Amino acid sequence: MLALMAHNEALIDIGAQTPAFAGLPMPAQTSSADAASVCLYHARADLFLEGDEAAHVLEVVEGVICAYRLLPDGHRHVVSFYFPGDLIGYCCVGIHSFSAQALTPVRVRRIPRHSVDRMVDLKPEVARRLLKLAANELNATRNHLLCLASKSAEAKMASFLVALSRRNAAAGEDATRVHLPMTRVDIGDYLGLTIETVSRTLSKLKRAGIISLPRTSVVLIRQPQELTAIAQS
Amino acid sequence: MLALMAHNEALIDIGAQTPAFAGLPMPAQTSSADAASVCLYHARADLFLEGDEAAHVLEVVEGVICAYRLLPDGHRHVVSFYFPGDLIGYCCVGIHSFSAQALTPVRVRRIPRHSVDRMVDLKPEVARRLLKLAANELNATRNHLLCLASKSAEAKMASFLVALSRRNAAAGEDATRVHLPMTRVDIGDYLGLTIETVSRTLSKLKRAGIISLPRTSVVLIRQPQELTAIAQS
DNA sequence: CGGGGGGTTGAAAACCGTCAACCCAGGTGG
DNA sequence: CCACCTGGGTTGACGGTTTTCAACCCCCCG
Repeated sequence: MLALMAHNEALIDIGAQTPAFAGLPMPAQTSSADAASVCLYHARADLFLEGDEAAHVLEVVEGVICAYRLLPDGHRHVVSFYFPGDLIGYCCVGIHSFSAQALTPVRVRRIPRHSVDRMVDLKPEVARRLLKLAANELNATRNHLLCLASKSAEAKMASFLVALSRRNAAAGEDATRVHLPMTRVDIGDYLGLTIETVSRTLSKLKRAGIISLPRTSVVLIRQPQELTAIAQS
Repeated sequence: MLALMAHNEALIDIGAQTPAFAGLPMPAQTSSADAASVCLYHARADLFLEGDEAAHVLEVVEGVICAYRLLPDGHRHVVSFYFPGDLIGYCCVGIHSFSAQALTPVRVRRIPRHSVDRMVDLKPEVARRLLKLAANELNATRNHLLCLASKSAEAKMASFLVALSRRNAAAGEDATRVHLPMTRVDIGDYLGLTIETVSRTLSKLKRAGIISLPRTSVVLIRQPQELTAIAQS
């Protein structure tokens, strides 16, 4: 997912991160506190809540995670979805700025924050890589913003499906078969729409022959070009 | 603008950055290419365009800057406004991901990017500070996103005014008197509204006695508590 | 068999965008 | 000095899109 690609398209990026620590030397693990441990969570379990101390950076090994915030008026906003290979919480100041919930059974690697901090101190290349990751996430968030700011419900939904499709392609999977591990509520809270509008829009795309819905959690993209055209407002 | 403050309020942050390099040792300036120079721009001048090589990091010394992106369909989206003390372009990969335009006469300090990179390599504390800045900007962007995702036009407008008011307060200025250096178009493109809606919403707040508009570019906040209440949707 | 969560569909209303007219201030030129 | 022009801003009427409220479906599970 090159910067050039995302550049003038105004499309969402989902799970566009490059592996963060792959190929980088880990610090000598002298104390047991430095060891990264793998944890399991079942579907709908909370990994952490907004306001919790961010003592660990999480790397998604398997499953899908939903990051969200609750607003004072009771509304919920989904910040992003994290897929295998994505890094969570590496750029935050002390405490988590959102809650995280497993959408499927999930395995995550928990890397102690102080261990990351030490790597930043010792290895400038780690610092640069994290800065680049932050820049990428900032860009992805801006694209998301852009998408919500001035697109119709249909364009938002199409953007979302295209983003998932591209993530599939980048992961070497089938780009035409998109799995939706999240509910309509999650999608709505991510796109700033109600569940009714999400449902209606999917039905509309289906009636138009652009997608088909063999199950509620599976989307088959029948006309990719049409879909990307709609996504661009 | 503490993280705790912005935490559960769902309000926009504008110009919330802490001074980036203040108090930090600059690298020995051996070559003239390392020297940071101060540049002047007149109102409505472009500082750089989306896609330009990001050879410099800019620090706003005086004036207000508008960062925006143009979409393929002709729409314009304002990413953010930068005020004195803010840093521009420190987290981007090679090229600028948005255009920047002066809204008022502007003075900026241009810091060569390689100079920043070198500081990152030499001083881990600079790296950490930049990471923290990136985290702050990411947070601000997420708050902006949140604001656009699920708020009414009135709530968006109120949020915007509250953000500017708070920036004033943080800068030691009058929190009840907000100056709008940007046009209605700029505000609309920032909030995802049309100029008509921006204008109508301001008029509505004025009729309700919550603000007054001595000039088109000046807003007096008469009922701050009402305004923040509206801002929270 | 009954219950419940998630999803779909319909009708009415609210909100915002579009189109259009108009106002106002500042700058220019006759 | 005034007339004109232009860019930015305001206001009104109308229409489209999305939300809201409601009923209903479907499938899984107890």
